[in-house]
Amino acid sequence: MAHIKDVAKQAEVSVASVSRVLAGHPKVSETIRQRVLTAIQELGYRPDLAARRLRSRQTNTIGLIVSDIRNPFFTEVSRAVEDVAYQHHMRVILCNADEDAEKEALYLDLMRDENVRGVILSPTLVTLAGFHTSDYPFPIVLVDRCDQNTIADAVVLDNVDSAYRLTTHLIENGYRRNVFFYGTTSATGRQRREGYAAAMAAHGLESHAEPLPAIVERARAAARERLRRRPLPDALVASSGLILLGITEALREAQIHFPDPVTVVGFDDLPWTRLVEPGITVIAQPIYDIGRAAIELLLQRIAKPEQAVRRVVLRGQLIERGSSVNRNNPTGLVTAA
Amino acid sequence: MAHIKDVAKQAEVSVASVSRVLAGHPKVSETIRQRVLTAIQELGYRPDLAARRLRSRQTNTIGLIVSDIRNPFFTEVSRAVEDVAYQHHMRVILCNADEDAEKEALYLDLMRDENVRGVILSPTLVTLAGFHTSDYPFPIVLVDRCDQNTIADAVVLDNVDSAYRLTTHLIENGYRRNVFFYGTTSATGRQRREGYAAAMAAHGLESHAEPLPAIVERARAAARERLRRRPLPDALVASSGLILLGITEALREAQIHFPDPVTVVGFDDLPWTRLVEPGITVIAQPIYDIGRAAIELLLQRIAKPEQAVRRVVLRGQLIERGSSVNRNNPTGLVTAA
DNA sequence: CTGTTAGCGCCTTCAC
DNA sequence: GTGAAGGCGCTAACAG
Repeated sequence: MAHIKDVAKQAEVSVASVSRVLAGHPKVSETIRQRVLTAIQELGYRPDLAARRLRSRQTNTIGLIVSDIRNPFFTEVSRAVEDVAYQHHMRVILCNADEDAEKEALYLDLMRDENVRGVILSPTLVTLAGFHTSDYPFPIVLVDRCDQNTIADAVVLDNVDSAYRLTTHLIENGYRRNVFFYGTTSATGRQRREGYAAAMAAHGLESHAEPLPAIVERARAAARERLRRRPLPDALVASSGLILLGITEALREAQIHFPDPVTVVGFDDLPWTRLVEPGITVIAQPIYDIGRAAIELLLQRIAKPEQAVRRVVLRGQLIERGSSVNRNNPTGLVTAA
Repeated sequence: MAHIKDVAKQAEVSVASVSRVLAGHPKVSETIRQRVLTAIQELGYRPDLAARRLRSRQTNTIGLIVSDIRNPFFTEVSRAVEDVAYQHHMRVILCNADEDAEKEALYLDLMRDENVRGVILSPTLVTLAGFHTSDYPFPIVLVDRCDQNTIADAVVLDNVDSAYRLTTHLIENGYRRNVFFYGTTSATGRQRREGYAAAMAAHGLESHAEPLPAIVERARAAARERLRRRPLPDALVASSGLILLGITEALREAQIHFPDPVTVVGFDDLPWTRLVEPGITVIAQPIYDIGRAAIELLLQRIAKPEQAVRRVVLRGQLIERGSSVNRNNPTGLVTAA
């Protein structure tokens, strides 16, 4: 392995000149430039990142802390973050915190040890409470989860409004007894519940919101339980893709072929939601864009640490499928997506 | 930020002693040990990883290069790899190579620059051809994809056998005109095609294997095209979860409610395969175990560079669902999973 | 514009 | 058992 000294010797220049060429420094003569470049070629020299990082006190690394990469939402976010990061010659360290505030803190510490340039974080409610950017030696961008009071760069969906639109759509199509299943660990679940409750109230209907740990098994169990009770609801509403999956599994178990007597709608336009007959009505999130916006925001923040705090809100899109077919007019066809 | 010097001063010992305590060196007196530990506490000292890496010429980082993290198979592999890696205080750098051999080479170079301890790689056929571990300055474990001739640590499914069992199951249940859709970029697709072809031949049936780029859109298009031609096949067989999704979408488009007149089976027990009525028969891969085996193999190799090359082969499990119901005996019920 | 030099923070001989 | 000192490979002053 060749070192910078070897290159300097080979090119018959000083190590400083080599370093300057490497850094793309403007004030180097074309002669030296070429000599150095040739020497680098000949020796197959590659700078030692460890040395560079030690000396410059900077890494080209950012951290991404999500609850679970297996959640399709975060999978897609991660892909977007990595795409943009690598384009900017940044590495990404990915961490799964499992909705556990302690693990989040642990990984945040790890990020500090790694001396990352910044972090993208999808925090639990616990971490979000009393969250202050200034507690960390690096900038943080929140993704997917952020409440009104938190002062931090963030990229989120218009959760309240999307849930309001989804619920209103249900009600207008004749589904009135709607139960909302949402995750307790995130601000997102709460906000969506709020939108749901507002829509129900606006139509003089009573809210039934069931909080649960946002994993498939618990959602399935909760839905199963609810389906045993009478009277049956008209619709089950899921605040996330994972919960939607659990509910749909419970319906299948119970041999209920939605939309009758009970239907299901929810968040996240996952591939299978259009496959399950007659298709599930969902709020589609622009997930890749959410991830991209987050990493771009972080890169901007790194470049300009003093710029004003920004919150990017992206709009969810209602995609109507068979699961919310008009009950008042059963023959009214809905465009299948 | 406190440095090792500060700790030494505070504890009134030399930096060497601090370093020894940090390294858990056995020959340090309990007195000094305690003094150092206290000082570390008081100062909130954390060792500088960049300096440590420069000095020791070692990182605690491994690379994971897959085609696309959004492929649920690799999502799960990644989760397993990260879980085990973090337990061993290793970081993971994740790269998406998009089935592109050039990107694979690029990322492999990047891994070299990062001076990783090892790499887990899911190579394209191009990279696999002429692949030699000795070309890289770090150990590599192949995951999911490896051919018979390649001499390298690897963790794979029993692809040929699994495909053979899946196809035989189809045939025995009365599906004879079976078309196999498989990805062209990986060794895995080929091996599964082989198993399929062997099973067809064993029953005196003609093979129809359609190679395609292993992405949903292309699989959907290929299936759509095949469904336009006559005579219709009895079954479409997918060599991967992504292809299975594409085929299922095409069937839905064509308003074909499998298993009649055309059915679908394939690889990967994704959550939705049991949701789509009447359930899709699949080969379930123990994906998490595959990922775990890969990282464990890599860690062993790092610990013992000279140990014999290992290939771990995991068995796929046939899960019978409605999509392969017995045609000869239509009332014969299949256990729904 | 170019070269010399002093560290970045840590680990690890080497003496004692 | 402990301390002093050199150097990992590189960058950034500072001179020239």
